[in-house]
Amino acid sequence: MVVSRARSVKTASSSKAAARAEMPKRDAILEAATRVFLAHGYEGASMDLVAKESGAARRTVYNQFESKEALFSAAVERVWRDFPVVGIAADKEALGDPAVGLSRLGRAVVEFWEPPVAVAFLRMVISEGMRFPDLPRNFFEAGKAPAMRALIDYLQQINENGSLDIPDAELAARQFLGLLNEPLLWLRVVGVGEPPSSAECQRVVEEAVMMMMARYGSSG
Amino acid sequence: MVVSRARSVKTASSSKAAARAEMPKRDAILEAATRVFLAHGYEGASMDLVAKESGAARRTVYNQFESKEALFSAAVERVWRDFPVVGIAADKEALGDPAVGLSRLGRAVVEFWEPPVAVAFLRMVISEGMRFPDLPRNFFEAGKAPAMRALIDYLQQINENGSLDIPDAELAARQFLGLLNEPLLWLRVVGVGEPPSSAECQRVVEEAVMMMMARYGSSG
DNA sequence: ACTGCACTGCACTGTGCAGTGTAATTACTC
DNA sequence: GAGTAATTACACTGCACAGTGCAGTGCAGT
Repeated sequence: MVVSRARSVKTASSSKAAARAEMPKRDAILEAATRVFLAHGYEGASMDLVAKESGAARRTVYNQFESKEALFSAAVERVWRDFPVVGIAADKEALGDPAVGLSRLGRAVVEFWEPPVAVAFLRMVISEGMRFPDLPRNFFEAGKAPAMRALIDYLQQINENGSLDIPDAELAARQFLGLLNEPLLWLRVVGVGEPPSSAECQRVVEEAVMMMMARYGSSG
Repeated sequence: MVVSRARSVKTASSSKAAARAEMPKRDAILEAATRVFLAHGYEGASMDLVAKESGAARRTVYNQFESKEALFSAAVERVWRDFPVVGIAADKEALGDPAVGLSRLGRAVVEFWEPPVAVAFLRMVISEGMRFPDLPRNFFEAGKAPAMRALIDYLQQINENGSLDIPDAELAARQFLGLLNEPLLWLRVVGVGEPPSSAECQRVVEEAVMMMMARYGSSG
């Protein structure tokens, strides 16, 4: 997992290089590698193709990254870094009306998975999970757990202020995610059906919220 | 997709061979191939390993299956053939009490995905979906669609006899599946967390049914 | 004994790919 | 313009693996 940063040695020691920590070749290689790995998987991707796609010589790829595995790790790390964080502040309005808060959280989750690159990345996490156990672990710790945490926290607050009656916030959170992900995410991951329209997304979120309200609403 | 069946020629023309359509080597190869492909994926699996695992000579593998791709197709076909079909007859009791019918359907779905080989197979459908578009298509047509159809049919019957008020049976079916699959299936597919206990499964099914009853129950 | 057939073991071809060594070329800095 | 470091093109090694050809073996049925 140690990544060689050939140029950083120079940029660190050079006088004016501090201003330009660009490393354009390195970035181009990483960008191309991300594309190629997401499209073909680890085995299916060849260093030759990465070089061609990045416009760099094959040797340069190896000068920047000591192995295919290191390149893969670096590319994955970059994707993680660029991933948005699902985090929603629960303001007064959201705490007052669970339907508002849940809609907001639901839309955030849906928007998180909306970009095709997110789905492709999840597919790669599943595909390469055996070869790189870090992938599922990081996916869980950096991707899933925070979103779950935010959702559970919100549901507990809602429960404590009496807006809803939620005995098991963790279960409720998973249920809510299930209502959203089954139609909007997993079908795309498996690769059947067309990507959902925004109207469809909205509908699914609304219906999921209605489901939560019906099940946990104390007004029933 | 044409599979060579070297021995079937003989068994068809031979006199007493009709009694023994065993083809033990072929079956052993298919069994081993299934195991190897599920464990390593298409690229990661080598014909050498399949031969070794099956106890057959490498040449025999090629005598039975004309290529790696043909072997893969045959192995996948065999898995499809052995898959149980999620189909539940809606009897009087189930039609009279939606909670009973939904519990039954839910348990059937959960049991369908319970065996690790089912999860491994779904993982392979996702992994190799690009290389073999038949996989997701067949998964959808032979695996998902029938289950959805059975669920939708049941929900429509329940709706028509007034037990529940379900305006959109397809949406409701996907919601129900989402409530079940998110905690019980997808976590295992991604490869995080331990397989759920049977108590957990039961709990998830019960809670999913409660959710459906709360949302679509006309008694509310 | 003879024949047909599946099976085996082995050597072999061809290919694609990871990774390396090197000399020439380019780009940047002073 | 000189010096330095990155970059490039190219040749090369080593390896794993798909697929083939072939000589030989064991085992029916005749």
